[in-house]
Amino acid sequence: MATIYEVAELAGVSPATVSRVFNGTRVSPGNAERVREAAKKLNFTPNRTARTLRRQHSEVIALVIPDIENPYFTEMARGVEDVAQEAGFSVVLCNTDSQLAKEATYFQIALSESMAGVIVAPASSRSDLTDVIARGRPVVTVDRTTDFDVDAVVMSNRPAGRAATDALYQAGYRRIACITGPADIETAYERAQGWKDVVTRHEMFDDPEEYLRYSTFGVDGGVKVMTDLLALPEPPDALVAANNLLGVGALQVLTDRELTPLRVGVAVIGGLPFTTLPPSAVTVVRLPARNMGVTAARILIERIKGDTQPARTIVLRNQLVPGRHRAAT
Amino acid sequence: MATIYEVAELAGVSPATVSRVFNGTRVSPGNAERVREAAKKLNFTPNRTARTLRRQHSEVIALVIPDIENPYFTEMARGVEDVAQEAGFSVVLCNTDSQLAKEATYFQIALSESMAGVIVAPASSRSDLTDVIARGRPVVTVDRTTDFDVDAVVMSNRPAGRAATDALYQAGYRRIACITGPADIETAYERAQGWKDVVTRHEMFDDPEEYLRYSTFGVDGGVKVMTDLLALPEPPDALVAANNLLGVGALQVLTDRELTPLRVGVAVIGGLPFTTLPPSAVTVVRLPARNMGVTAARILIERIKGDTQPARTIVLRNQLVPGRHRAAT
DNA sequence: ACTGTGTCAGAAATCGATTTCACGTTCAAG
DNA sequence: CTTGAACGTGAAATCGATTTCTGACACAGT
Repeated sequence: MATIYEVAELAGVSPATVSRVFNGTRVSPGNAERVREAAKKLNFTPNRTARTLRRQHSEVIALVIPDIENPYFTEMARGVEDVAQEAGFSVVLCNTDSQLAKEATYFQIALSESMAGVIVAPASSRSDLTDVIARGRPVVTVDRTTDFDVDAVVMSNRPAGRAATDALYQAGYRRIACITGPADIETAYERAQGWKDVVTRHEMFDDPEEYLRYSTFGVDGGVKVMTDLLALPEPPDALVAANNLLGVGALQVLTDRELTPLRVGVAVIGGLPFTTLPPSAVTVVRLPARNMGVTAARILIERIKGDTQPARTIVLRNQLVPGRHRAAT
Repeated sequence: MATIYEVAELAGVSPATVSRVFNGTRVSPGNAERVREAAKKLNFTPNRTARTLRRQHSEVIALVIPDIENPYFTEMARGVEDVAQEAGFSVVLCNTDSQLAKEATYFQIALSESMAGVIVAPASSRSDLTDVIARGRPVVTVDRTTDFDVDAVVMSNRPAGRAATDALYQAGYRRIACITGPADIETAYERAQGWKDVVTRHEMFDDPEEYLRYSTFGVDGGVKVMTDLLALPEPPDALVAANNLLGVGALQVLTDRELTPLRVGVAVIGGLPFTTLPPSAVTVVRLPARNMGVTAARILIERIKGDTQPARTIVLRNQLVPGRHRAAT
């Protein structure tokens, strides 16, 4: 790849002028034209590494997520990407596997590569943004908040939990269980709280805790916990799954035992990815994942451009898509 | 972030020595110790941008894929990531949306960021690797081959098409249609050829072409084409879907009309992501996506380290998981 | 004691851009 | 005709590491 010096030589100007042509500063039309010609002839593209070193920040945004195989996060990634692309940034996807150590490593990489900013769905409430913030890099968290003073874009988790549970109650179910993720993950906890709000309001159980199960946010978790629930002396007649993968896992078990969608009502928070079920079979509280990415990216880019207003937390509205189930009673 | 100069100052040595400590060259134990101490005290991490500029290559691998929302590719990405991480590389995921222009842009970025190498699932047969190869960057293509002289890791596509079709034939189906992707995508074409091998061997149709449909490799495509097929005067009694998303789309239509899995047999090449169907409902030709990523990453890293043997194309074996369907006859 | 062989470490060049500074022109206002 | 503001340009410093070159020093062999 040609360097700025070779272009300068061919165009008969100084490297500084070449740089100015590519950065919008005023250059006489004649020179500008000659530089552009020379650049084209040499197939010149500015070396981003050198530019980054000098400028102290690149045109790359780090997007750090816990699980690249979860369609919820990839949908969000698409939102981030579209906005970033539009603004001239590229996006680097980093997968943490929900491990704090991996997450920390990616933060270090983002810093030492002088990336322009970071969007992160924190692996846990103990995620450490200290260094990134100290270095003055803009950060936006998505899906979950932290104790740090940064912008955040999150879902309305507790209302989502309530909406899902309410819908099942309206459909006539009276023993509604809940499967959620690890208790130290905000979304898991809040959605479960929403469920609890409704079941206690209706005094559904003597001991609600028995019908609330914490697990991992994965298909395996859904399978295991659904199996447990069905083994209870009084199994539930309906279920709220706190995320998409738990929903898939639970439905796999129910389908396997031919209990769904008729016998056991299911509501999923976040939608069923690539489902082949008819939309009427399951109640879905749709979470606007793409929009979350779009919003986060817009905020981040504003910050990169110098916006210094106080950090905000934006809560996105969810949307109820009720199934057409009806309890057997 | 502290620089190498500050560390040098604090440790009472030259920057060169600090660099040597972090790069394995021999340094007297005393100095090494003092440098390490100073580095820790200043919370020093080497600036990768500067290192990359000097070394002319970074420790980042670009992984360029057509669709980040397709679980087939994210599964592969996990394979790449695990191997890369192990070897000290980080992975940058780039989404091309199957657009040659976006793909070309990402190649340019990879070059101008001096990335160590590129793994790409080419957007089409017209993908242009010229620049990347000219710059001497190692490239491995996955899923699809190209006319360029680079390593490739692909699935056994035509055999997969045959296996899927054969399984349906064995189950008693006699009018087996095929939905595949765009004709200029190798995997789409080859899998369809596999289907054609079998249906012509059994002289299944007067005009096989009528039961072979090209579409996009997405859920939408599957829905549309399946609908068309069912509207034929003589609709098929079974279907081969050439990839996971087409399979999902087709099954959505079939489920909606209550035609599956009993009335119309379905075989999917690549597996149904997050399915809630019982495994017996559908025949699956499992493609080892993760293994493809692992293999590609291993080869790429060997190349980065200097391996210069002639380019190879590695074909991965697939695995048939037959459903327990049986034609009505 | 002298030479030769290593080992260790610092000075300085280097990677390829951006940006500051200073200088020369041009042109309009007074 | 002078003053000065605005503009265009090149030289050189800069970003933060790596690496080459060179010199200092120690030690072993003769």
